[in-house]
Amino acid sequence: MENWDEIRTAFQVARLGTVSGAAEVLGVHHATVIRHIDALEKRLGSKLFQRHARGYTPTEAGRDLLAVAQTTEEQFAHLASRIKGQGETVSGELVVTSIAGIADLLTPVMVSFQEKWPEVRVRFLTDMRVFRLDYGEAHVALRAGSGPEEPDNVVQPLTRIQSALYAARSYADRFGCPTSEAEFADHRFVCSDSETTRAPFHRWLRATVQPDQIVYTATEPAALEQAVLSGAGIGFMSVFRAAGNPDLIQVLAPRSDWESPLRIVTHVDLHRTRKVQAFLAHLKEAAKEWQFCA
Amino acid sequence: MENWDEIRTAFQVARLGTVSGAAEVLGVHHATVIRHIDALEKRLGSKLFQRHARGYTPTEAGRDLLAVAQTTEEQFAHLASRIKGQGETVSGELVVTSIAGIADLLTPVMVSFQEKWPEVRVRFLTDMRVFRLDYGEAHVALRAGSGPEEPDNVVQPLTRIQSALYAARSYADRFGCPTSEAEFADHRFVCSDSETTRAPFHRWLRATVQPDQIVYTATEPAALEQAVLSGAGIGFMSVFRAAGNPDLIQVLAPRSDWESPLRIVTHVDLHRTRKVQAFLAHLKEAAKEWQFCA
DNA sequence: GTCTCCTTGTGCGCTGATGCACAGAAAACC
DNA sequence: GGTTTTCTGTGCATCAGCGCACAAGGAGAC
Repeated sequence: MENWDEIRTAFQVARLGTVSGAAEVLGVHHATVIRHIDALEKRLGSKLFQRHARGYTPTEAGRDLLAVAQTTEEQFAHLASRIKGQGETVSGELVVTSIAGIADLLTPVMVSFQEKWPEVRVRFLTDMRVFRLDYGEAHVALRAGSGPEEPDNVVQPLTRIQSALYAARSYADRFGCPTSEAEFADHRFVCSDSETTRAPFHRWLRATVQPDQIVYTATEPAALEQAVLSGAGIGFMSVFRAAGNPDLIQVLAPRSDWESPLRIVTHVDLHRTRKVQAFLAHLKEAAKEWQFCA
Repeated sequence: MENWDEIRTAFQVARLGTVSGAAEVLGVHHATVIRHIDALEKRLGSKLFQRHARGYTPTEAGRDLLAVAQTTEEQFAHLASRIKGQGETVSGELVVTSIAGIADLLTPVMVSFQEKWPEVRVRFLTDMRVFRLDYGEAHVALRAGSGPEEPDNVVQPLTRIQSALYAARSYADRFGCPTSEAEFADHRFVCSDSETTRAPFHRWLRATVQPDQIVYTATEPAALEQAVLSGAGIGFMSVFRAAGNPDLIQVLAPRSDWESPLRIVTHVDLHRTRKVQAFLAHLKEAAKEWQFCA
């Protein structure tokens, strides 16, 4: 049963009873309709219509086709209206991906977005690997730092994550707490494991203190935070995560050259849909309220 | 949502994930697949796929299309197998039409046919008007006499209906009963109303007796029979209907030139189907058992 | 790192489907 | 009964869609 267009032609003939009428509805010449019917009947090896001077009367097989194609046409019409409408409505899945570190910043935003648009099902993906927007894995990605620019992606700056140098209260009790860079000499530090980390504050730290002062490294940002909180050493944390934690002492205040840009990345095809636009607007609005971000 | 073939193409792309795979399954060039997708997306005004180096990943709209077209393909496959098979099976409707006069001859045949093939639903149509086989109104028609031969109809002689001249016992009681043509002079007769009747026995009667001897005419054969049975006059009846009726006296025995041929007429397209062939065989077999038919 | 394979994408020549015109026939209408 | 209308059906010219060839690019193997 290949060639669905011939089924559609036969459907109109069965529905209207004449080749001419079907041709008019289909917007083709009646000769084309006759050829479609002939081809379809030949392939099926069975007559679909009784031909006579007043038109084509469907046989039992033709009536069967009529019933099947009738529902097919309705299904396709519904499908078309759904697809045409879905770019305009805020509904269906919204897949957002980001680094795990800003999950607690984003989650309230997405929850309130879902409450605002109850038709939307939010999927929030935080994974080690970078989700690829051009594979359709996510609608919106939130990425820190300045990653590679892919041609089909539209990138917008959202905010800048402020970071500062913190020490746990347990660390200060044991080793004291420096009040400026000048007092760093005898202190121990926590830093990203990678020598070539993109984070500007980690590069600053490696350039500022002696290598043997870095007593604890990890690849995972969450592990670094845990190390600082556990008193392993002085280390960087984003201000919004450290704020409100009574166990942390801010050793150095945030500096603009430690800030890391947070960018919104969307695929160009999805960017123009109302759903994505609505989320972006909602996200930007929420970001204005964020404390400790520049 | 015109052009169902493009939907079918998009369906295969969504199912397989690549243009190349879909092209192979569809038996077309991959350029054709790309063109179909492009045209469909342009018409819908919405992307169905995310294009990337590894193939096409369906968007939400594409997944919607996949689900709809999946069931469509299954429906069409079932339809095709039904249509292809129905010419080979003895099932569905069997529409038989005949003159009302032989209904009691045919009904047992059709009942036993339905019992033999329980899948068949028999529709037996007896109506004043002649059903047109080329309009698909019936599968099999049983017609008496030699009607016009239509080109697309295949005609087979089934049997010959014997007719004889009968008088009701009530008539014989009042007017006596002739034993030969020579005694017809003072008798009254019942005949078809039409001067140009095709029935050979009615033509013979009009040629044999005086016009004023024909005291009762009717157009409907059943009405003529009722007239004879009521004693209005002597008239023709088919032997199989008169036989076994104790109120009827056979005035003249059946003659071969009064016989009326009973023909099976089928449309050429339907004639070759197994269902019609099965019924024809069944009918011919039953006709062998018919008494009072030549 | 390089190499190879697989994929999409596009311009060009061509074939097959389409539209056109006309014929023929049957039904409907006057 | 004659006329008109409407429908099917077919040969022919045209054109759109198709296949082909080639290019480009990315993913994965080695």
